Amino acid sequence: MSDNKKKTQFLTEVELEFMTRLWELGQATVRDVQDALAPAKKLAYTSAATILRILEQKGFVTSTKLGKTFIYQATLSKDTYQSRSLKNLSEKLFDNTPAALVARLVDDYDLTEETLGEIRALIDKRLRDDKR
Amino acid sequence: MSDNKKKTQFLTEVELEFMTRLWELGQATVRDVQDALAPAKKLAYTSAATILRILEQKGFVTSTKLGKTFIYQATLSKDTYQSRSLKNLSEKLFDNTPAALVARLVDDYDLTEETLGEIRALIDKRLRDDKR
DNA sequence: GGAGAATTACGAAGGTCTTCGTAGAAAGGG
DNA sequence: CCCTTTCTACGAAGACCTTCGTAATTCTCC
Repeated sequence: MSDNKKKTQFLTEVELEFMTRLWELGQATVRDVQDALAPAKKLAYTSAATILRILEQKGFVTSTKLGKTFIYQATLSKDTYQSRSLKNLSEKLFDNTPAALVARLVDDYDLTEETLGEIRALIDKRLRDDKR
Repeated sequence: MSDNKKKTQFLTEVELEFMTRLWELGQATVRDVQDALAPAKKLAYTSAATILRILEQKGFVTSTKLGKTFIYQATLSKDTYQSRSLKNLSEKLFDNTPAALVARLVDDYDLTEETLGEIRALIDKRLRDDKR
């Protein structure tokens, strides 16, 4: 009688859009989230409510009732989901070799010297910290 | 009368598995690909054939007939797909800020000093090249 | 040339995703 | 108290995904 749900690790397209809004808003009602959707991604109010209900079923958000209205909040943090996604991409597409991932990134993007400098500073900091 | 197909930019789970095999094999028959699948991902022969047919419909591979057998080859390169995926991840989850993506990466992974060094070398090379 | 093996073509079944409408409950102001 | 507005719950429709079986085709080689 165990909970045999194999949890979905990842968000679908629309779910990600909603989580992004929730991450920005912190707490939000269905109405808040619907209003915050980019014009190109507007959905009917009931669609928005459905997505949030599904997100709650899947454990990505929780809700508390205030009056007759639910207030939603993300349980999955953006940082955590960034990590999870990067890890997945690295595994599935870069032979689990983060350096290869960065290589592709710096090759593809027309990164400004400034951005490159930032990245370099990150690496240096990490190298210094590790030394300790 | 234009070709109104809105092409799917991205591979599904199973499609990615198959493309990965094709990228490794170069050219391959249904049988080859099926044999190359990881044990945990084995599929019936006809399932493998179906996936390859779908990949061809979607334009990710081409086939040529040799005798009675199709030989498949990727048209989408792994490099291209890596770029596309990274770009998508950066847009959707890192506010289009590649430096933030790298920051998360170096924070999450227990990168060895060696790996960090490799990455740093990549950045330095790019910085030097850009200077020219 | 016909039996047997391998291959391709197709469709069905079951699952998930996305979107929305309808129905009913809750709230609150006149 | 009841009308209107706002909200939740639910189910349906259509799309796509995944997997496979069956049927038809092709090849081989005795």
